[in-house]
Amino acid sequence: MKQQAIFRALADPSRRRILKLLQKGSMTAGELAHAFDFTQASLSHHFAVLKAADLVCTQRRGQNIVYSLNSTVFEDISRLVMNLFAVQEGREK
Amino acid sequence: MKQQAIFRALADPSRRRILKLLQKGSMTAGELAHAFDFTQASLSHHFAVLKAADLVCTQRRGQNIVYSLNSTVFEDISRLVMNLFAVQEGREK
DNA sequence: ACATTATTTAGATATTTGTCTAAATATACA
DNA sequence: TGTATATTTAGACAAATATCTAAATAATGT
Repeated sequence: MKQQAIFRALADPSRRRILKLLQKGSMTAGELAHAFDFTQASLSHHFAVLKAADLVCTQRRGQNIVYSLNSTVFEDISRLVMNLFAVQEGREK
Repeated sequence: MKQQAIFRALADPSRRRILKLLQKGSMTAGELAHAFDFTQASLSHHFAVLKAADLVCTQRRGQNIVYSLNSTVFEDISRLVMNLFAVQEGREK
């Protein structure tokens, strides 16, 4: 689990918005792009950052690439945040 | 609650390390600075970012400024992360 | 094989961010 | 009041990041 990649990815508002869009279900790169004013290229960059953090998974379907939330990292992130703030009852086990 | 400030603050590894140090208890700016190779000025900058996100609180004690974790935001952050990943059972209530 | 559509990659540029040094502010104490 | 200590602020600079345009890759259909 790449802690730094995760926090970096979450730091950008557009990327967080991408994640929220994906909550409603998978979307192709093109569909996602419609929700933003950026060029598709810029969006693609954000996808790459999200992928580097394992926050999304991709899957090709014909000419499209379908993005979906990787909710398995959710636990990891929760733990990360916990560990940042849990005021030292941590360390158990 | 300043969502963007919070995520931005957490994105830097030095700042996350500061938070972890503060888990063990309050520390003065100077004490914190010892744990890093940066100049005190640089650290001070990080403090400012953490404060802007309400992640730490400060309190002057004589010539020192004492930093401590503001664990009340912890809930906020948990919720933020939840909302990013909770796959749409959200919206209840 | 060629043209079309969907997406990513490369390279350029502007903005933001992290760090530094030097100067400013604030408290303590003689 | 003056000096020492602790911390922050200001300004400069380099590195990282977000965005763009143009070119490259990949699949589809003719």
